[in-house]
Amino acid sequence: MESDYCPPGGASAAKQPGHTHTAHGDAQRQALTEVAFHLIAQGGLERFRTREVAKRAGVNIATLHYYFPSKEDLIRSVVEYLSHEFATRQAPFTGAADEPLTEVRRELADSLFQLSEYPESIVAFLELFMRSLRDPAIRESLRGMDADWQEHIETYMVAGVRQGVLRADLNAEVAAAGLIAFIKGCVMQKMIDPDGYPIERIHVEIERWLVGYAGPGAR
Amino acid sequence: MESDYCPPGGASAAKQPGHTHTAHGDAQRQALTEVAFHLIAQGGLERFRTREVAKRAGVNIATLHYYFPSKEDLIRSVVEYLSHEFATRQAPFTGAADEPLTEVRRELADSLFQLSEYPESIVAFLELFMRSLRDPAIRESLRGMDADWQEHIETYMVAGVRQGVLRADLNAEVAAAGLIAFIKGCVMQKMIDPDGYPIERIHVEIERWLVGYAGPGAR
Amino acid sequence: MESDYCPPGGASAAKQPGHTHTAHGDAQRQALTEVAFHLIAQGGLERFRTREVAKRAGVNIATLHYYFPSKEDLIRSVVEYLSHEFATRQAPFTGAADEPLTEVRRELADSLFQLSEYPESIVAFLELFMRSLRDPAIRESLRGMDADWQEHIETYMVAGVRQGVLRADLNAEVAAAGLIAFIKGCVMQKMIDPDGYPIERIHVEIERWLVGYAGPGAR
Amino acid sequence: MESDYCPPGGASAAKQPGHTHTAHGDAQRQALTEVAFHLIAQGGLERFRTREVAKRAGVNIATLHYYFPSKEDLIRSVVEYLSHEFATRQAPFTGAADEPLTEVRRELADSLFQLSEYPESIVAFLELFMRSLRDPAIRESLRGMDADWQEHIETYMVAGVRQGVLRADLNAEVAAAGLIAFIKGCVMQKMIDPDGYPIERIHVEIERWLVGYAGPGAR
DNA sequence: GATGAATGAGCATTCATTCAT
DNA sequence: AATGAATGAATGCTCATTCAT
Repeated sequence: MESDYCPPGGASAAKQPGHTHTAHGDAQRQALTEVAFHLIAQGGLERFRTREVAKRAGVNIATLHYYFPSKEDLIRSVVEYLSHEFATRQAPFTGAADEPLTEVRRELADSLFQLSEYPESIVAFLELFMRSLRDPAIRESLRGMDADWQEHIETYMVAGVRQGVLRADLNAEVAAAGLIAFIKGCVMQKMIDPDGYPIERIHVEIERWLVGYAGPGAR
Repeated sequence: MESDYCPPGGASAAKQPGHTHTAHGDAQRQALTEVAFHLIAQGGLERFRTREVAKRAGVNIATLHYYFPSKEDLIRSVVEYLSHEFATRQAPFTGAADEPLTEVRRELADSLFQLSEYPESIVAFLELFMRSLRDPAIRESLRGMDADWQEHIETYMVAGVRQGVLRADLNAEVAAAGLIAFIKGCVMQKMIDPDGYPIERIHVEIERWLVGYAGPGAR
Repeated sequence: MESDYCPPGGASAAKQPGHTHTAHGDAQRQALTEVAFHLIAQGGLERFRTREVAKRAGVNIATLHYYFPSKEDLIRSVVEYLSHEFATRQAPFTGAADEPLTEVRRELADSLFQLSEYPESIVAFLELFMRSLRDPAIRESLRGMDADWQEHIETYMVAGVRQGVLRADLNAEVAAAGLIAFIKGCVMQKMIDPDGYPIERIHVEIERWLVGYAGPGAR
Repeated sequence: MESDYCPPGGASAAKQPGHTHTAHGDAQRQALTEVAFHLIAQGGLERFRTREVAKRAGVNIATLHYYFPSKEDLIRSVVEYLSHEFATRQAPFTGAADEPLTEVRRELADSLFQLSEYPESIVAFLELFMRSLRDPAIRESLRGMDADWQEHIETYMVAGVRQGVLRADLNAEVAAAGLIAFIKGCVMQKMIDPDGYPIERIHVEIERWLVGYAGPGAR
């Protein structure tokens, strides 16, 4: 069910200095992180309790604190986990690969995919976003996630403009930043109003924005 | 400094049945609500404490509970307060009233105005948005706020299309929903990255989307 | 059984700013302080637990923290309490009032009296003495207690020298400081070895020191 | 820096039955004991943590418990260590060896020496003294230390009386017990008030007490 | 000998809420 | 209308100790 992501020995910030890490230890950390992720998604950071994490992971509260000395450390681990999940997960490809606008459509489809298949990740992300407003460390992590996303979008936008698929005067940086904002905004609106929000029709509008559209009969 | 908004005697959900409402009581409720609003904006719902509200309002904690029997009641009152603030507040008008696109530009300018002048309202709104994911009552309130906003946008979009200022094939409902999402997304991105996020350039893109734009040389 | 000491309304450091003090509140504070005093004397600061204080005082742990926001506050209150006890308590007078050396003898008798009748006060004092080595606030309180004691001794030493009861060349300040050290040292030695330590015979030596003594047959 | 004291294989209470003692094991025990000593002196028994001892000694907490099965065992080892330190350490001799009163003066000078050069030993001793009030095993150790000290003093006091250097009617046992109390009391007073306490002038008084002194013009 | 992992019991402190006055 | 007092139920975190490897 859960991701089999296990941070490599040397890079994870979750590692405690002085600890020699064993496979078992990494597995425990991972299990605790995933339980924490679910609890944050379900009840928000407001109701997030280390005791509940320990309980659901089947370990003593002291064991949790053995791996994550403080609640903050555990939350940071969830940020890392989420960051990896978002970077890794991708909607199964459905469109034609050579079709113009493929990448943009994949992007939009991906947001719908995440929303329907991994709503917990979205909610947890938003919880951490709120916390990032007061916690510089988390803010940096989230900015890093956005920067990666932005870069990825820019790359295919530049290509799209060059191929004539996207509007010729499109500035890749601005457009990518706008697309991210648009997607995030849509996702949020869909969350409070899952039934009424016309997200697919808005996605069509996003394409029009990027392709350039002068209305029916134009040109 | 604070809004002089005072909910009318018969409509406020903060009112407790059986209480005889006096001017003094309403003032107390209002003062407590405003203090609560600031505390939610500053520390988030996670660190929001009724004792701190009472302390800053200069009343006993028991007095707070006299007016707001539970913490939830107080939070609901903040939702109402915010709802009124957003409905009332408007950026001072700077553009020409008869200029095409005036309304859309006012909308975008207004989001920047709120962001710079009333960041607390934005943060508090986002806090309550997160809570709305788990609290149906708050969800309804926020949906109501969005519905009002949506309706307002739709109105001037219909007019804009009729006047030929906006793209002829624009569906007002979808475009309004998209505009709200776009604005909310931009505001959030600006919040985590106040220095780097090119919000003004993105606003230009929003106009292009709504007006219809085929790139330089088109038409 | 317990002292009926109740700190006057305006002077006690145990008072919390913002609290209007009632007779009931003062009584609670006093009761908690006395329970704390006994527990410190019995188990030392090392085993001193606020929960145990609350339990023995018959109140909820939260009630204890209502009166003493932190453990430190409670300990400080015990310091004050002890300070008052030592200043107030006095051995019942047994010697002749007009006899020379009366005051010194009363002093020594008093130390024996405290040791036998109020051993808890002595132990608690020593516990706080140890803490004073790391806590400047407590250090100041204990210094104040010593200063009062020193002043009291100096007064009657000056008189004793003037009356020819004490050695003519006795410096009251130095002698008083020495007497305090001597008494404290004796008390401590008596505590670890209650049966073997010849405290009364040593008290005789203290008198000889202060009176001046050249050995049998001298002068 | 540290003492090279290493308790002989058969006598140490720190030794656990069933352990084969090796040079390495003794070194480990010694290192842990010294770290423990410093920590007790610095933070008191109240803040004394076995984990901190292990950490500073560079070993795992389980390793510490291999050598000292319980915290009490480690503390007892510190008592032994201190006992050895006090018995061994001596102020460098400065006075004339044949001068009368040499020994008493050496005693007093030694207390000042320990106070200025080894304040940690004094503080740790006092911490253990407090514990001895509740721990019979430690009480016995400390009594043993006092008994050795007492015996040493008695020896030279008897000689001093015989030589006419000390007061003829001085009872060596009582005087030695008094001297120890006086020295301990002075040291404690000097500790809470290092600047103000006139310890050297009091030492002069101690000599007068022991020598016998009827004031200027006497004899 | 040594250590990573694990834990039971506890600890000071917090917090929304209640109630007599 | 207002408040001082009180509390049950946590809450994050600690610590000496144990044990399999």
